[in-house]
Amino acid sequence: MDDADKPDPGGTGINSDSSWTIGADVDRVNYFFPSDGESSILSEFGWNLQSENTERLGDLQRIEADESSDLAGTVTEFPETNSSRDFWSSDMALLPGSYVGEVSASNPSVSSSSSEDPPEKSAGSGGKAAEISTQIKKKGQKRVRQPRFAFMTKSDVDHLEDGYRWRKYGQKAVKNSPFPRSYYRCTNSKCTVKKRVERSSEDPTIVITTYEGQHCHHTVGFPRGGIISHEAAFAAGHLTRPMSQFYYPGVQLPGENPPSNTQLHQQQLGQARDRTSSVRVPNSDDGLLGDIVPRGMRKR
DNA sequence: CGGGTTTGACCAGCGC
DNA sequence: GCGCTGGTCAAACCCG
Repeated sequence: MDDADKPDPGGTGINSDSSWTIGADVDRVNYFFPSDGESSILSEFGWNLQSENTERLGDLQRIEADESSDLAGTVTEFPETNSSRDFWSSDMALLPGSYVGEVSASNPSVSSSSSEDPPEKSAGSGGKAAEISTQIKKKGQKRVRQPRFAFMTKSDVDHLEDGYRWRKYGQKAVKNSPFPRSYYRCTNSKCTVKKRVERSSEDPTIVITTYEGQHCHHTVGFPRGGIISHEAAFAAGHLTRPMSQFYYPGVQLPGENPPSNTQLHQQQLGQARDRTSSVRVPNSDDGLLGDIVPRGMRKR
C-alpha cells in the first residue's frame, strides 16, 4: 500500500516510470521568499535568509500586492501565468512562494473543515482562491483556511512524491494556461491536507505545488526505494522542522554572486543525486524525512 | 472488489 | 446584477 504502487496517482504519467526520484527530475532547486513574507515565513521557521534576490523578491511582492490588494498575511498565490514569468523564468526552479499565516478561527459551520471533518463537504460551497482573501475580508466569518505552502519545482512529473498518499478529487482548466490544475487530497481520512498541482504555462517544466493544511499522520513510506522530493516532503509535512536545517542549493548568501547559480545547482545536485536525493540534507542521518517528520511520526 | 481517476456539473466569491 | 473563475462534488469508469 505504499506509494510505490502508484507512483503517480494523479500525475500525467510523464516519466512516471523511471524518474520518480525527484533527484533525477529536478534540475535545479531554488528557494526564495518575499522580503515581507520573510517576516512571516522565514522568521517563523527560524530562517534568516538575507537574500540578494532583491529584484525577484520585489517581483514577488508586487505579485503579492496584485494578487491580493487587501491581503495581509494571506496566501500569496502563485501568479497564474504572465506576471509570474518575470521571476520564475529565471534559473529558479523551486521556490516556496506562498504561505498563509495561521489558521484563523471563523465560522463554526465551516471551521470544521479545517480540523478533522472532510472540509470539502462544507467547502462544497466551493473553496476557491478568492476565499483566501475573503476569509480575511469578511472578518473571519468565512471558512478557516489552512496554512499553505507553495513551491515551484522543475520536474517532468506533475505529482511529486512526498511520502504521502494523495487522491485526486478534481481537475480544472486554468485560465490562460494550457495545463490543467489538479486537486489532491490526502487519502488519510483524518487528514485534511490538500494540494494543488499545476504546471506553469510559461515553463511547462515547472510544476507548481501548493500544499494546504497539515498532516496529522506519518508518511506512508518511501516510494520505490525511498526517494522523495525533499521540498515536497517538507511542504507536505508542513514545515514540521525549522528550514534552517536544510540545505538549499538555490539559496544564495548575501554577497554571493548568482552567475553560476545554475552551475552550482548542477554541481550540488550532481552530488545530491549520488546520494539519491535532489537536495543534500545535512544531519539527515535518518533519511530525508529525518528533517521533516518527527521521529515519533516516522514509520522507519 | 476496493481504491483511485476522470469529468461534467454545481456552487460561491469576485470583479466589472 | 451578471458573468467569470476557482474549488469541490459525485457518478461513472478504470485498474490491479
